[in-house]
Amino acid sequence: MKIAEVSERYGISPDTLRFYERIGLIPPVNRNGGGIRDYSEIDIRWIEFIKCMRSAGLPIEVLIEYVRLVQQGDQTIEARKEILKDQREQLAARIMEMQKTLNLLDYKIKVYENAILEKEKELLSGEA
Amino acid sequence: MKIAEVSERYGISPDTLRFYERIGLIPPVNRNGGGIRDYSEIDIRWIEFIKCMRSAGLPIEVLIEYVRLVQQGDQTIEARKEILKDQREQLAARIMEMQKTLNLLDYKIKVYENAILEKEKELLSGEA
DNA sequence: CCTTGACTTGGAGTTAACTCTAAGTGTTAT
DNA sequence: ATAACACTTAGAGTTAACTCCAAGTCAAGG
Repeated sequence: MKIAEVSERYGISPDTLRFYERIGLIPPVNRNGGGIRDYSEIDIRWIEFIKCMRSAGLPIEVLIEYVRLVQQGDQTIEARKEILKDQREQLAARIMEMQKTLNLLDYKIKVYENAILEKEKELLSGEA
Repeated sequence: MKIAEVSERYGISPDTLRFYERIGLIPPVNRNGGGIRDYSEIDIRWIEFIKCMRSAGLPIEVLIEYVRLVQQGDQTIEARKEILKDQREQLAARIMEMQKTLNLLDYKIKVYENAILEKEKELLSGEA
């Protein structure tokens, strides 16, 4: 699969895909004769994984380290697990933060809705 | 309350507090004789609100607009409510994204734990 | 053969949100 | 009263994560 198709399918610009590869956020992609990237199934799965992790805000630095470890083979399994566990905890904390903010937003929206209703009532009684 | 105390209490650097005020993310803070900021109860509540919103990733631009509207008084209530509703929806979507990533992380961690157990079993049978 | 258009690289530019610096003023403790 | 320190401003610098650009290669259609 060529870069344009991958870009289209996952909503990641070709520039960003090349950037990800350049910095080691995804492993090197094979090229055809003319040096043009030909993404394999495995490459695609890497992109899906990275897209998911990035969408949740995991830092690129950490993911680069993870990818590096995967490429080193089985003796890095323990280290990889630790990275994921660490990131999992941080992510869970962020989600809780955001849930708190969501609740506050919901509360404030309700307050505004009541305020608007009040104003409409006043308007009506003023008209009477 | 002086800037150092506010900074300490909310874990926001004095630089950032001044920056927030400069760009209109919090309303102007009163000064004492020598031009030094003296944060009121209301200022403090703004800071708590902004801290909460920022911790969930709401963009500064949007919050500046919200603060601007609040300062214009009651005729902006409808517009303010719309901003909050809009941000609420975006936040809910981000939380769902992140929850999906959290699930994937949990799954992957479990896979790693099994892989490690397998390796230990092999080691044991190799020793026997 | 020549143009069009997708691709390549290395490197510069952009954006959001701080974070720091310089130069100066005001306050406080000895 | 003078040294040390907190504060002021305007503006420059930093960081993460892209995003764009220039210059060049290559395959395919007219």
